[in-house]
Amino acid sequence: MVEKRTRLSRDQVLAAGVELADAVGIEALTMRKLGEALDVKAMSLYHHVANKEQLLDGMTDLVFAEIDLPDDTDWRTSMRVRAFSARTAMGRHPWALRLMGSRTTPGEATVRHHNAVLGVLRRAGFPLALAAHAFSVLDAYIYGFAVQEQSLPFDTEEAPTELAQAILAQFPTDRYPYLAELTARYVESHDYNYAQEFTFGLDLILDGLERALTVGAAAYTPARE
Amino acid sequence: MVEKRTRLSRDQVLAAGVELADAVGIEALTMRKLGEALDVKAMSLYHHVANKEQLLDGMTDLVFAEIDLPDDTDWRTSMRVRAFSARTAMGRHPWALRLMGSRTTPGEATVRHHNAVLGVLRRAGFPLALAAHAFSVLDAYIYGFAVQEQSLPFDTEEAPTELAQAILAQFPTDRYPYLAELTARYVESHDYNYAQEFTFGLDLILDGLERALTVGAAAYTPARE
DNA sequence: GTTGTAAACTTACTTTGTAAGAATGAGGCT
DNA sequence: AGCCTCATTCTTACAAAGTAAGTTTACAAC
Repeated sequence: MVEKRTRLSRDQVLAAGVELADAVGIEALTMRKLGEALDVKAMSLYHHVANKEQLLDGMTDLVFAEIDLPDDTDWRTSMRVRAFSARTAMGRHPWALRLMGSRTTPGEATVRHHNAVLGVLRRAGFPLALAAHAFSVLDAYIYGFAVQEQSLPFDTEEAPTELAQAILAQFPTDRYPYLAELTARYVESHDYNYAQEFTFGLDLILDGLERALTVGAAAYTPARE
Repeated sequence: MVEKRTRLSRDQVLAAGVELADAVGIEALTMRKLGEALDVKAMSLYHHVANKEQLLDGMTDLVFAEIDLPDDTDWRTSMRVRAFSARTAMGRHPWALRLMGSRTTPGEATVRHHNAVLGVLRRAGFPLALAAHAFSVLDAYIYGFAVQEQSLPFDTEEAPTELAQAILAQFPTDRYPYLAELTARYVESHDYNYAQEFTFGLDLILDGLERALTVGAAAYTPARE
């Protein structure tokens, strides 16, 4: 009659954490609720994670693991693919974004990912300093864009730009003419979409990097390299 | 003998919140501690802010107010100045960064700032769509960079790169050769610094925007404009 | 069986946000 | 002056959450 109780593993706990956070949001993810989801009391979780912090670290790393590692087609498309992949993963797990901002100890997937990105760049001929720069711009942009995308009320299926207007309406609209213009036009012509916005910035950055690589490779290469 | 009790105002509460968060970190900012700092019981704060959420919203907006508004010198230096100013403000209030990621209702300073940025771009001749794109890339980059800068252990006065190595050392170093190379070289040549990293990406983006503005202005301008 | 040990449970404490209502006190009205 | 009013502050209290400490359970090797 009693169901066979399968023992929990750390991986199961982390996976359930991701699932629960996806479902109810990260702020509603409590140890007790996670326990319930796993059919276990809250305190049992502490045999698999040291504390909630570590649980969140692990969950963050799981999300990182979802991002495609760049392969060795040319560096440009490789970076492009991983950028889109990262954006998709963030879209799947909105909470992960905010966690990444607060977490300081990267997990294994995170490290692996960073290493792979650097590898692609280095093998494509980026001098070390330029590779570091490229990594920095790209990551900052991808991350920053994803955060914006989620903070802003655009692009949601429900109430696409109405919310934006509601927010703006709180303030004397005529004092912020440029913002008003922007939102007005977007209400009017609904062809604005975030995917294309993302692409613009990404390609702009990739263009810049390409130029830096071909034109200025010498400049970025220290004498000894 | 009894000191004259000056009445609290919402502004005082927000300002004290910022100060306290700067001092002890955002996670240690509790209503009770904030009350103490203002020589008042926790519940008294609720006459000036509806709840803690709103307090954090207000604090975030205060930080935004610290960022210089762009003026109408040429758009490029204008954007550059505000980018550095934003980075500085974030540096002063590290917690604000993470808050911005979670807060969805922008305050007045935030709206004013966004409007001013758009204004500079529009007056400099950016077609609306391009202005929107420019705004998006720049903000994503500035924000994303600031987050990275604070998550990563580089650039801190104490233990500049040692922490980075400690983290990396958790994993089999030879499995992540490119990361190892990066950190190793930075230990060796200590001339790496984040300010210059920030500048690289920023100028790269500004270059790209300039090109888009001059070369491709026609392309971004819809027929009716 | 006996026993050792990892996993799960029970209980309980602390910290935090905040609801509800009582006390206080400053400014205006008569 | 005396009183009213109402914003501000305080008191008390509760519920939710993280987690410490110690106990129980159950499987596995002898």
